[in-house]
Amino acid sequence: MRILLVEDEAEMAAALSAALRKYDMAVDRAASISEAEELVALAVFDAILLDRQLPDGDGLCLIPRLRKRGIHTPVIILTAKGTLPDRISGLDAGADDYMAKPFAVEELVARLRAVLRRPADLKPDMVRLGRLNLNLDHLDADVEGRPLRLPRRELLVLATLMRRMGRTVVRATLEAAVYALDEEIQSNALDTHISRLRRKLSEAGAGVEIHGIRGIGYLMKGA
Amino acid sequence: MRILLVEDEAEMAAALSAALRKYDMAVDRAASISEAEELVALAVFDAILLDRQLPDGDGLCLIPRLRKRGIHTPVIILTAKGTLPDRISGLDAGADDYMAKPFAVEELVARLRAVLRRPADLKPDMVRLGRLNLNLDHLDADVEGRPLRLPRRELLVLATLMRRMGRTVVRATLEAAVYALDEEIQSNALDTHISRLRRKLSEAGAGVEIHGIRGIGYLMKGA
DNA sequence: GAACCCGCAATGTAGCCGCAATCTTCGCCG
DNA sequence: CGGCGAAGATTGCGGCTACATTGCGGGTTC
Repeated sequence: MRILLVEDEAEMAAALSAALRKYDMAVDRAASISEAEELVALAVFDAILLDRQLPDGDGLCLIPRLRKRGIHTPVIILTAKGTLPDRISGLDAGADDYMAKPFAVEELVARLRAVLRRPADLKPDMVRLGRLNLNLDHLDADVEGRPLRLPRRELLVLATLMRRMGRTVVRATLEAAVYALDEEIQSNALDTHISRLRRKLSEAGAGVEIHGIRGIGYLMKGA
Repeated sequence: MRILLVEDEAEMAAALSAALRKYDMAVDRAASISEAEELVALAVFDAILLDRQLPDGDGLCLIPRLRKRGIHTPVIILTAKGTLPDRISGLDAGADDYMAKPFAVEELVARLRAVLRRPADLKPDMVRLGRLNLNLDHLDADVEGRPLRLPRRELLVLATLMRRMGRTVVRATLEAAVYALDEEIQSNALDTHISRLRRKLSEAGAGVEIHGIRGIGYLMKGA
């Protein structure tokens, strides 16, 4: 889950960033509207958290500009004002949800999940392939009921592959799922994760295969 | 168990808050209807205690407004008037229960539990793992009948782990289960609780294990 | 006032994970 | 069909970080 946090206050941004990372989200930060526009051009985000008070104007202005560029990433407004007219103007501008500061992070996470679930409301939290079960929400995996212990990054890679099982996942998508922009990756770290995943899945008798597709990415399917 | 108390009288609110906390409930307070609406937007509560006499109107007005927003949190009305027409109007408005002041806190707690049990009446109150029994309702534990005395926070951690036994519980979920909105945590307090829990469970011969899963959270299972 | 929670900090430790070196596989082109 | 280059697979190593544990002290409760 990759999140863009648009917030000018450094302290607030840092705290929120850290909290969201605990929920295994990759968070990138923009301190202004213009910076946000640049970042949106650089990467695909799953959701945008948008403060209204920004140095170069009301955060709401960002929304129509994104929509004009054909970017329909869901937006959740964050603001100190929680009055009713404020809420309405936010939602009118095209935001998907609204949160007044101060708020509980878990509530924000719940709304994020709700917003992300919206387009395909039917998608289940549990997915199964071969003898492998994975709970995308709580991030735990088991093989026929026997829990499978996996480190964090491998689990994130696995979840991304499972979400699109049977279809190829481009390499960049996998990297994006695991790493935020500011975390640099200058080696074959992803290949390493894939390799270790393959070994563990095989040892656990999961009955799944991860195929490498040269020059493109990976594909996961039952054995 | 997270409770929202809507009550404008400070003294009453403080007393009730303190009393409920003794029953291991995390209580947040709102002094008016509008404040309550904000708080409900901020966090997910398990139940709402609602006074009728509030500075910005009759507390009953809050209920339909919540329901319209798709929030079905159970509501218990608290009021000085206990006449029959009053009760009827309260329940008509969508409240789940009704208490006339003055009341015994024990009775309020009992009604809270009843209301909370309602939606999923089948879920078991007792869970067992290894030689450890835990009553999720009254939050007390025993090992083969011999009562196991545990401090409050450790019990909350234990209960959260037991609810999802055999599956991983993410760290942030545990923190949310133990701490209310206004309580902050800026150290490894959770780790401390886990550590002390492990020791006590082991000394009591509970026959259970709490596995730490690096970067994710914890998992509890039989030894 | 004694007991006990409970948050904090210091310390030790395990294991994740990034890196790089090496080996293998695949595609391309003559 | 054979060789070459590039991408991928695998594995050991080491730094770093999250977690485990424990003592201490302030605060609260009985």
